Amino acid sequence: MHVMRTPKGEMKTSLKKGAWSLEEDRKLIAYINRYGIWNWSHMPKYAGLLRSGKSCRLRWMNYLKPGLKKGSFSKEEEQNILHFHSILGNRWSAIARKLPGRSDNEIKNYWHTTLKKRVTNNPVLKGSKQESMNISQSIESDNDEKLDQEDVNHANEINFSWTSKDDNYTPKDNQVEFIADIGSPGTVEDLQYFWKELYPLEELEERNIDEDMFLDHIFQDSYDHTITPWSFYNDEYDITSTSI
DNA sequence: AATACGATCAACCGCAATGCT
DNA sequence: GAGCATTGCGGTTGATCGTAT
Repeated sequence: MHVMRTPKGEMKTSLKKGAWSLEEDRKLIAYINRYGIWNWSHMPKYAGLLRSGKSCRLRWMNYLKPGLKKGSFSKEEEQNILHFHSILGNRWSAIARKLPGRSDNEIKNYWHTTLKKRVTNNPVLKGSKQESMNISQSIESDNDEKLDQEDVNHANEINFSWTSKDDNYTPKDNQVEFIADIGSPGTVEDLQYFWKELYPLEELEERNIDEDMFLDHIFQDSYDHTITPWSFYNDEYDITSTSI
């Protein structure tokens, strides 16, 4: 479990690490769907996740974000990665911006597992890479400016382009629709509604109480501002006591 | 059938950049 | 400008799975 004792015997939560469960994905998607991305560091507790903001961000960016492609890279994508890598080097995020629907992590993995060997074993590709590296310096600053603008466009796209009908959307259990980036933690009333919608009372009662989130409630007093579905049903949560 | 090995990929970690007070 | 919080990035790790022995 993610409950520990300090040397003084006080109860303390530790953040969860490792693979994300379907339940956690569902919470993250539902929360961002409703409130948008307003602050990665603070958002996990409002979303009922025992994760670091970093972990949430990574999960969202690399796996849950609307519009992400999954599955094998096409020939064209491969060519693009090789091409842009020859110009940009290991600047994975910059390369990712050139390949819509692919995350930097995915491209980086694909490079290390597949493409790197191909380039190393192919003198022609190797040579063209060297040549490209030489000219890359001169165009780099220009590229950066363009990429910055693309960042803005990309962000705008994400917020408004996706619906649950997207073929590439992976998690099957999340029948939520991405509306827009609202960008706020929500009011107490909002959050109460959010939780009650996400976990209808009947469903909540049927659930196994052992689940991480719900167990936390047992130690509620030991935690600082831990939020659970229960706290909303019992009107325990006071948002004014939490600093953002 | 058991296990050793390599490939894959999700996730972590540390650090740098940026923003805010 | 200092100090702190937050975000973003790239290198790396480790769990898992398929294949070979």
